Order: sequence, then structure tokens, then C-alpha cells
Amino acid sequence: EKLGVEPEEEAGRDEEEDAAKAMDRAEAGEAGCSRDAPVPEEPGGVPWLVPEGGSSSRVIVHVDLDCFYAQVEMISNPELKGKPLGVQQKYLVVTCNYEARKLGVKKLMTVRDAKEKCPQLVLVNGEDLTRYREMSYKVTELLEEFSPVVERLGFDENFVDLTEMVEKRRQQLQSGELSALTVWGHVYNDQYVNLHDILHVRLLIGSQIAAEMREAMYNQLGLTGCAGVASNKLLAKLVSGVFKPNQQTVLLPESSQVLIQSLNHVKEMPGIGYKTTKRLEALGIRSVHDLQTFSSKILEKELGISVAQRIQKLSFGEDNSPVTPSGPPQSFSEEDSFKKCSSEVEAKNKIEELLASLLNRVCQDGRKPHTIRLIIRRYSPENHCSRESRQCPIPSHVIQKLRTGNYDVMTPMVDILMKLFRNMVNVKMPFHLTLLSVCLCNLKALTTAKKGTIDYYLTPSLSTTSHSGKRSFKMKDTHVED
DNA sequence: TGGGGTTAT
DNA sequence: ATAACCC
Repeated sequence: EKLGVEPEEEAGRDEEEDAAKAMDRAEAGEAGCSRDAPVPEEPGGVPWLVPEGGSSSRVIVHVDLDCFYAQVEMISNPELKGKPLGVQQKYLVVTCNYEARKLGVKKLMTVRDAKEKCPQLVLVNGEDLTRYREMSYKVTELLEEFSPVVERLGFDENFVDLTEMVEKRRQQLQSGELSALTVWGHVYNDQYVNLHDILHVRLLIGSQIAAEMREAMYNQLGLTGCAGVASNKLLAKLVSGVFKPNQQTVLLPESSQVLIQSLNHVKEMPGIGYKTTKRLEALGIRSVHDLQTFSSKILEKELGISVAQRIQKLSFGEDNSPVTPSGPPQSFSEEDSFKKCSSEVEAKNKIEELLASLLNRVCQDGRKPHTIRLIIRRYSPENHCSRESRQCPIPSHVIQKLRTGNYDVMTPMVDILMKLFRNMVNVKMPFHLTLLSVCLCNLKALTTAKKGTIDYYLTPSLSTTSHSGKRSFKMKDTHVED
């Protein structure tokens, strides 16, 4: 109210028809009056009522590291700095630094094409993701210090919901400080900033926090990256890529239509992938505008109501999906691709390698996997993407061995994996595989369950195995095929 | 095309 | 168990 912002200056604001849902998430810990405040009828609400009305407008930052693997490699070996550098997996250059990009190297180029374009290109092997993964989690943890709600996307992107942090800072602004508020980094579309508009003020504070985050990433981890600040994840992600390397951009609500219309094709919209793009093209939908104006009814019949409604909202820049804290990983997997694997022995050797690495990782994590999965890809000239998998519970006596640090946990697990393998592959017939992957998932914290407590009986590894040894053997034999 | 990840059905 | 999505 201090700012005397007029209700009518909300032209072009898109946000959150879903005020009720947003309230449900924002409600915890808010002032007691928040639920009783009059709910604004219009989407987004009256600007000066928004904070008390339960945060229907959010401030989200998307943080995107510059050519992440290449940066990690240059930190590992500073002699690589200043040289065109590519990170290689098999015969692909999966990413490269900006020196290499200037010389024409692109992401996911084959090594042959890249070397042809750029003979001086230095290549390092990046098939072992360990150091990338470790640095990736350091970044997420650093961001979590700003605000605990951090969602990872791959190894090099994070979303942070800054709504609460921004509101705290805004309320602490002294009267003179508001007029001195400035944007950090770029304003998308060079839009005019109105300090009388509370949404502008909040996004500017978001840009300030984004700058602090990037500064901390550089000072503490030596990493550079981009950031985008906007009112939802979709827009934050789109705007973070506008100025590219090591810069940041804030999107003010009035320019969101310009941003999404700047996309040349629906396939550039995050959330619309390969398959959906193909189906949309079959309907004659190519541009964002095509999708905006296409019949909702027909779209729902073609794609299903869920996908249809979600992507059509995306086409208007609307995205009410929350920033979901990622927390520790849900699964650990290791894979290896190759030209050909056609014997069981060969497969077993590869599987043993994959499993050995996984056990190291899972051991460091501390939690215990309760499910194991084997994934294969069969050779086929066309249908390349398709994978098959088999999974089964990990017998509890094996989980126990993980817990006690018993040395031979490999043998029983390899036995299980080979049973899964033979369940998928008829080893009496010729076969040709091009990928093997092992995944440990269904991770559970080791509860300090004591005998006689509820936890004890609800912990499968304790309540099924320790009472009868025979039963645990039976579990192994029958459940492995699952 | 690599070596990972997630959620929905 | 698969299929879609993300990097």
C-alpha cells in the first residue's frame, strides 16, 4: 500500500489463474490473516493485495551453467583454458567451450565433423560423469543456501523459487532505497522498469539475488553461468538463454508474449519434446501462435486432455508447475554403449563393471537401494531409441550386506542381473546389443528401527528376513524373476 | 548420437 | 515396464 500502485496497470500480465493452488503451497507459515484476505477475482489479483492474498505471483530464477562439462575440465586442468576444448563421449563431442564454438564446433557434433571444422580442437574424454556429478551437486547445495527450494534439471540447470526471499527483502526496504533499486543484468525486450509496479520491484529484487548467486558460484566454485528471472519456470528458463554466456536477464510480465513469440517453432518450447512435436506437425501446428489458436477440443482428442491442456497453456507462457525440491537422487545408474555385444560372457563383464561403480556411489550416499534394474538396447537399423528393462527387488540379505559393508555383495547382485539378462535375452539365439545399463533405485534411508517399534515391522528388510532365514532364501528365488 | 536423470501411465 | 520429457 505504501507504494500506491494503481490496480489498472496490470496490462499484459499473464499469471496464475490457479491462485487457489498457489495459496495452498504458500500458506504454510504465512500470517494468520492470509486465508481470510479477500481473494482477488482477476488472475494475478490486485497488485498491492498479492502478498497478503497468498503469493499468486512468484519470482523464479533459472540458473544455467555455461558449457558445464568443459568448465569442469578446465578447472581440473587449467592448461586447457584459452584453447578450443571439446568433451568427448564415444564418437560425439557432447559439449565444448566458447573458444571451440567460435571455430564452428557445435554440441553433439561427431568427432570427425568437429575435427574437420576445427583441427586444433583439444578433446578430453567425458564418459565418466563422476566429477561433473560432484560439481553439479555442489552448485545445487550452494543455491540451496539462498533458498531451500531448488529443483535440478540435468546436471547443469537449477530452478529456485525466490518468492519468499524476495518478499522479505522488499519489506525490509527503507523508503529511500526503493527509488534507488536497480536491475542486475539485462531487462528482456529493454522494457521500461516501473518502480511503482510491485511486480517489477519483486522481479528486480529477484535479479539482485540472481546476481548474488552467480557471484557465489564463481567465487566459491569457479563456475560461470546464466540466470533468468521471471514469474514461472517456463519463462525463467526461456529468458535465461537470451544473453549467453555468463549473463543474466529478467523478464517483466508485459514482455512475456514477446518472449514466447520469439520462438521459431513449438519444438523449442520446454515440455514439448520429439514425439509431441511430430504429432503437432501432423495437425499443422508449427508456431507458438498456431498452438495458441488451435481448437482445444481437437487438441485434447488428439493428445489426451492432460498433455493438450498443459502444452496449450505453455504456448501462452503459463506454467503453474511448482519448483519441486529435488533433494537427493531417486536413482543411481551407469550405462555403457558400444558397437556390439553378442555373448553372455561379454555382457557379464560389462555388467560387473557398471555394478562396481554403482556400488561405490551408493555406498557413499548412505541410503540403500531396494530395487535393481537392467536395461538393454538391441541393435536395429531404424528404431534406435527403444530400450527394454527388467527389474526386481534386491533380496533383503543383500541389502544387509550393503549396510554392514560386507565385501561380497558383487556376486549375488551379478547373479540377479544375469537372471534379469536371460529373462530379456534368449542367450541360445544370436543377439546383438548396443547398450547395457544398471540402475539402483527405490532408495530408502536406513531407519534406526528398533525391535518392537512400528518402524521395525514396517521395514521390509527387518521384518521379513530376520525372523526366518528360510523365507529370505525363498524370497530371492521367487522374486528375482518378478 | 551419450550418459545420465525425472514423472506419468 | 514402458513412454514421454529434460539436460
